[in-house]
Amino acid sequence: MTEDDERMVLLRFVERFALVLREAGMPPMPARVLAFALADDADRYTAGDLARGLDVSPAAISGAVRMLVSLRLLGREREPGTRSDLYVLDDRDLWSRFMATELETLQRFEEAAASGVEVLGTHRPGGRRLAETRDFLAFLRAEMAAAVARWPAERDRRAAAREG
Amino acid sequence: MTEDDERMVLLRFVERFALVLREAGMPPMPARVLAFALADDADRYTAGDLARGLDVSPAAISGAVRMLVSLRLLGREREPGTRSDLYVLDDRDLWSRFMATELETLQRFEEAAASGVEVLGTHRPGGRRLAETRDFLAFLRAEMAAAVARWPAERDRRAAAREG
DNA sequence: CACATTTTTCACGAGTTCGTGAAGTGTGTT
DNA sequence: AACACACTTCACGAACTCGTGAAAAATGTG
Repeated sequence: MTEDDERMVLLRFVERFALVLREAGMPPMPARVLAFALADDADRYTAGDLARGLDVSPAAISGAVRMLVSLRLLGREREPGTRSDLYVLDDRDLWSRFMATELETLQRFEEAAASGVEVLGTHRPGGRRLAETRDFLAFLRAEMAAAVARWPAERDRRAAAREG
Repeated sequence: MTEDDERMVLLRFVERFALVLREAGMPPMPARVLAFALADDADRYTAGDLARGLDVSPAAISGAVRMLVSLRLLGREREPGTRSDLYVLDDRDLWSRFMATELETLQRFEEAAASGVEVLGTHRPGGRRLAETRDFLAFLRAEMAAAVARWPAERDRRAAAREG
């Protein structure tokens, strides 16, 4: 397989994975950058690396990395004596952090339901439905947070099992 | 509080809740319809009820309920001898069903990661990252499915605790 | 069968989002 | 100081989404 073929395979995967991220609410370019940083072999990229790797304009990268850094999905570093930031995908707890933002969404749901219960009261069917919604969301959020917290240990346990 | 004030309170809540649904990826009108059906006191609505209740055109309702029915968040019923479908929010397991669609999204993530592992192989850093992504997603999906399945019993347990 | 009522389909206009190219900014090099 | 390089900001055009009004379809009623 030639160099170009491999690149094509990678970029096809990037688009496929980015599509799922987009369906989950992430804008296209941040989704591509994240997928690329995840699947390509380097562990540090300059903005230029990303632009060339994805074959898009540097301007598009600029906005995308800003969002990803603000979501803590990418880290920004600077090697002394160089003039470019380096973007690092800290893969160790990447998905735990990704889920942290999902959990915030869930919390906003919960708060919205709770505020509805307040203004509508629980003595009416609508209010009662909202109260149950709120309770379910609170339950689910606690369960998900617990599961996410459990993962690192679970992963290590599995790795150990494979070794032994 | 007058009739109109109450309506205003309801509609304000609908917009607030719908906003969170939209941020989670649902289009505006389905989000509004779902929020309205949840918070208003009726448990069955014709398309016309929804249009008047939300003060939007019937055309907008048409598309919205089709999506909600296809997501199984609304049921469609027909009273014999009437000429309108009735839309029913089956509140008993509404959020479990909602989460079922979220779990499908998670599964698509997982499949995308798995396909990446296949084409890139695990002998390279990118492929290894994808493999771990896939494992995490599989773990999380299993945990979430278990939590959702646990909820009905948990809810009943809580209700019983409040009684006794 | 003509009619009334309700819902659906369709085309449009308003508004938004996206990525680009071009210009601007900042920083280190000569 | 002038320059080279890398990134960021900005304005634009293309594409898409949303909800409406009007017309059409479906479905009972007189």
